Amino acid sequence: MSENKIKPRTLAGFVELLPKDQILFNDMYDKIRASYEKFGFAPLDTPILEYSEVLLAKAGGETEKQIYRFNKGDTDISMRFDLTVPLAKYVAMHQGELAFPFRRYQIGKVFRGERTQKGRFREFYQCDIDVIGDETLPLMTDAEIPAIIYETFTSLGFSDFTIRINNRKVLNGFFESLELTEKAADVLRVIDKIDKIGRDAVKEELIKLEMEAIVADKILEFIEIKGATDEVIEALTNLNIDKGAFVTGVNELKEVVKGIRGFGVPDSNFRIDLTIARGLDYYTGTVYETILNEYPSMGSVCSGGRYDNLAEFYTNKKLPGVGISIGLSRLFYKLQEAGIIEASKATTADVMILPMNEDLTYALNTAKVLREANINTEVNYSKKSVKSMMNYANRIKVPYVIIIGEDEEKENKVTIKNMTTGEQTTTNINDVVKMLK
RNA sequence: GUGGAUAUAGCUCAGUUGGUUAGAGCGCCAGGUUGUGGCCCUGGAGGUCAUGGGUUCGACUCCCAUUAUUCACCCCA
Repeated sequence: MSENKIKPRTLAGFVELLPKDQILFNDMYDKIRASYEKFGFAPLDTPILEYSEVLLAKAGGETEKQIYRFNKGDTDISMRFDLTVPLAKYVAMHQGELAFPFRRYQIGKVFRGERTQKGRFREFYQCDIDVIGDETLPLMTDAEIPAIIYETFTSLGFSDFTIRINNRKVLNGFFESLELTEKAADVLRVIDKIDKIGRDAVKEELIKLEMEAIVADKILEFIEIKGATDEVIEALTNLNIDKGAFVTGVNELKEVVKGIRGFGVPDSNFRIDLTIARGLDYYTGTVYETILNEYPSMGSVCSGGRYDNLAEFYTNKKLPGVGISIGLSRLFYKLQEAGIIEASKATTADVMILPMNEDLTYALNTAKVLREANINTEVNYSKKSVKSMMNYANRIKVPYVIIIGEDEEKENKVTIKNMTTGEQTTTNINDVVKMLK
């Protein structure tokens, strides 16, 4: 090691992957994107950097502390910490040019300068979809979202997952009936943690919010209403809470459930769960969390909800919306950690051609034919020994190699070898194309 | 922001009450095999033991500081 070299290193909480893992990651990315497009969402890409005053319009507390912010010349700049705020700005800016409801998806990196942790990064991918209405947005949109989640996680290869649904109005109406409206935000945050810290700890924390133990018990009793979807709705109805928000919320829940079924999501993949609160304060109606049933400790892998007014800090126009976000970086990390997904190859090539002759014409032509048939092809023109070229092919786990030497060229054939089974055969290029298709 | 833990080869880690030349496995390179990778065998390269200071005849080992990393809490994806 030379003394003057700078040690190469990467900032904590910032991720870079080896090719084999990046391929795996991109595969998930592609599936999520394809699922979003299947429902007709339009792509959006917004800048990573924004004016601080724009990004921080409604921020405060945690967000403000965690944001990456700096000055370049006289410009006060911040890095986006989610994709929702940039969406709000975008919609407010382009409202005259957009057709509503505006359905967009956005997959991109966001940045938060907080302490790193297992599966928690400072730079990470979020995969968002949102539907934004002009003044109003049909409740059916709330029902479509679970259908998209269902499609997405199914295409990622999962079947045993549950989309948990709740409604903020139900919770708020209930809190109203207990005269807890002022503490609603804190109470929500506490009950949201029940999966993690358990019932007793939740009760303890509720009491810390200065309420009677009996009130805490009522809250616990309420959020623990369990059962089949229709039973929960019935139980809620039977509570006869006459607060307007509560009644509206229950009716919304009923409608949304009907819609979800209409979209073809099986009852086994969604359920009403009154413990789902979501810490974020901007949700006003339906809220969602999705968990993989075999890996509950992973927590929610996809969360979101309905909000009344997306861009209230930028425009007077009322823009209600509903959306979700998949934390792709975290999901990828946790799936890998749990051994659910595993990298297999470090190349996108389906085939590597190993030419042995000095003249590469025949090999290059072969590659051209393969590529025209949409077969990803790499030509190894290193002029090294077959052994060394094979070694390289093996390292990056190319599924097939094609060996071209004098014999093959003379007979206008190629030798193709399956690198997994070791089988090889000499045949003409058309057969190879058929074989690899 | 709060509270723990750790730092030795590219990676994962050993390293005895402090003792002279710091090891292993994996990976890498070369050869055994000049038209064939994976398995096996042989050999090789690769370490200012995070940095600075202190204690000591002597420090990878003990002490202090710094830096970095990491885990949990807060909050969140």
